[in-house]
Amino acid sequence: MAQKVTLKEIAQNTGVSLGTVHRAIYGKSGVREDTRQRILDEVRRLNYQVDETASALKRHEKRVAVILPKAQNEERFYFRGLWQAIRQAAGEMERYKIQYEYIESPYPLSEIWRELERVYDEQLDEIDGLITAADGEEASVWISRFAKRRIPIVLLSSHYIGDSPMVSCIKGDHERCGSLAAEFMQYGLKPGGGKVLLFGGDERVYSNSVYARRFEKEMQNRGYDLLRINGFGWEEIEAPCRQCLETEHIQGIFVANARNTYAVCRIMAEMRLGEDILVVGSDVFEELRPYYESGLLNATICQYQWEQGNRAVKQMYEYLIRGNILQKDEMMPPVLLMKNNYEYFL
Amino acid sequence: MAQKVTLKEIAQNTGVSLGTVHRAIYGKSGVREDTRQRILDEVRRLNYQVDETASALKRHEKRVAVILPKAQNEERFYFRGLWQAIRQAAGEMERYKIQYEYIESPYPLSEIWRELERVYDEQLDEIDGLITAADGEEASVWISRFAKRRIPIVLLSSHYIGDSPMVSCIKGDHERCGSLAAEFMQYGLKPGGGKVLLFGGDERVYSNSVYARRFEKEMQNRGYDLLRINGFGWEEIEAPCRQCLETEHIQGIFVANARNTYAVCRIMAEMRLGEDILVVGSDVFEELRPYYESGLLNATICQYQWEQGNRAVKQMYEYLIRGNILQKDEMMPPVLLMKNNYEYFL
DNA sequence: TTGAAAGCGCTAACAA
DNA sequence: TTGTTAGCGCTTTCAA
Repeated sequence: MAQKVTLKEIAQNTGVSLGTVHRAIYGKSGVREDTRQRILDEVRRLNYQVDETASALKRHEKRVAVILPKAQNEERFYFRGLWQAIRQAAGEMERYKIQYEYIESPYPLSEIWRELERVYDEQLDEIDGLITAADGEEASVWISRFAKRRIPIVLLSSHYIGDSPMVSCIKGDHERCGSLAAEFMQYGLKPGGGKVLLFGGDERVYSNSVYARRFEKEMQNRGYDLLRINGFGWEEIEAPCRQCLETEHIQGIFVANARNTYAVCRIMAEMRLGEDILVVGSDVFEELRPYYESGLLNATICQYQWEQGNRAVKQMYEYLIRGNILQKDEMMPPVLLMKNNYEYFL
Repeated sequence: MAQKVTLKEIAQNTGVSLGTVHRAIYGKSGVREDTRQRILDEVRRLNYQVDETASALKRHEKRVAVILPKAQNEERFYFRGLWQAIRQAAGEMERYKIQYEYIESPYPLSEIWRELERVYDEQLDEIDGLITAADGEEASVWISRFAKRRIPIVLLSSHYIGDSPMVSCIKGDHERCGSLAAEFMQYGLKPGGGKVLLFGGDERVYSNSVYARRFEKEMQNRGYDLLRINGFGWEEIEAPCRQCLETEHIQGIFVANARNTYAVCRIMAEMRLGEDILVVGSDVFEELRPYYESGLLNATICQYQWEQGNRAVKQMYEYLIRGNILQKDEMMPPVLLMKNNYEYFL
């Protein structure tokens, strides 16, 4: 293997000191433009790569804040997985002198901007990066505020209104998720064999609305008779769900988010239904286990949160340490889980 | 955050030098037993963790050989993905002074032991670790030989006959894969609506036989009428496949390996079949794209090779650098891909 | 069996 | 604007 190129070598070849090479590479001030060019040319010529282990050894620590809703109440299904994934991935970053601070906010996703506001006011100069989620205008405003202060931000499954090079977004492919659900359901349904019930979730939640709309469209194209119940969480959907199941002839159910999936499963279990209704939900979490096992729940569509956490942490690393610009809109692969493989994804 | 515990601190607390602490921690010779104990006690008391970045800086390079069949001919479908995954994951390891050497063998998997033999004879003392695949007795013998020489080995989707603490195996969960295929197919089939055709692959290939057998059993339990064609690759299955499709009433097809999946798709396309036959294959690769797109191929079961490569490289790192014993038999999650998400896994 | 010392390649502080 | 220097925490070698 070719001998490794070091800073020292670049310095010798260009006739300057280590310090100057370092400043040139990292775009720091205090290097004359022509010197910088000469150095960067040599860097390219020899294909010099910073040795990250050596670099980590001496540099100052960077701090990244993770702000997400605490996994509690009905938000626990979705955010528990995300928190786990991020904690796991971020643990590996300590060795590169990146410290993660986990802020489990008491606010739900729709009000997470309050937590952003607090952190902005109280700890802005303690952080070098931010990983969070947002849905809606208020959150977007705060995100942009951080971005203006040159804090790099990685957003998870968010709908960010704005366009800053400091903001990157890792999102589920909601369109594909909706199509995938429809693609799967067609195998288990008979055209004309009963109606299909769609739980669309909260219309104001961007991911929900895109996801549900896409499913709806695909099913209509295939000629199915659709019924739709909106609402977000047990309280809102229990009554209409029961009523619908009692009065209508339903052959299939699709649920577009985690909390409703759990709610619908519970309701159906109480009503002793499920035998001959095809049920497809969203996400995967411990509480769904009994419904998978009993066969009540046939499949769920997931966004692979594990990988989401990984990628967020990786992106942050790339920016903070290697100075790589954040990528826009990375899409996560949608996955369909059934009884025989859901356990692997818990 | 708590201040980091360093070697120096341990050395001071125990009244020995840095070198002695180092020797004690890594179990090297040249430390009296009671000194070692005193040091290790202190290490545990302070929960000292080696700083991997500092450690990588000075130590000698380790070399790992990857021996797998070259992605060519009919083996290209399966091994292309594996090679990519490993190369990608291994690339990250350079920073820890682990050099990977890629040996793309001209031998097929069934004869890969010849390549193992060659490396054993020619480069045994140049390597500190081995990542490879094996199926059958001869390969197992060579693996054991490496293991006896204290070379750590990570096996991919292999069937290793033997039991050495130096050997670890990352495998697909063939049983689950078979069940998953059956679980999915039941949605698209009608009991009594025609026979189900199973391409079992090569009975002598362990993964094939387990996978196919499990599928067979599950389908029989569900009361389907099964037909089975064995054979491995285009040459062996073309004739029986054509004949069967011409003479039998087939409502579903399941193919238990990558190369046969491609072959069956080609045959069906040539025969202009596929509209009303449910086809489930195995693995995912570029060549399947047209069949997914046209709808001929309904789904494939995959073992997530990307993650396999990652884990193999990670295990090797853990052993070589941190001295962690290799884990036995790590299982990969089986995934079912359809038209709407296969592209993410290419 | 143990200690001492020389760096690995880089960053950050300070001096010029 | 540039050079010099002192380490970061560890591994390795050599000397005792």
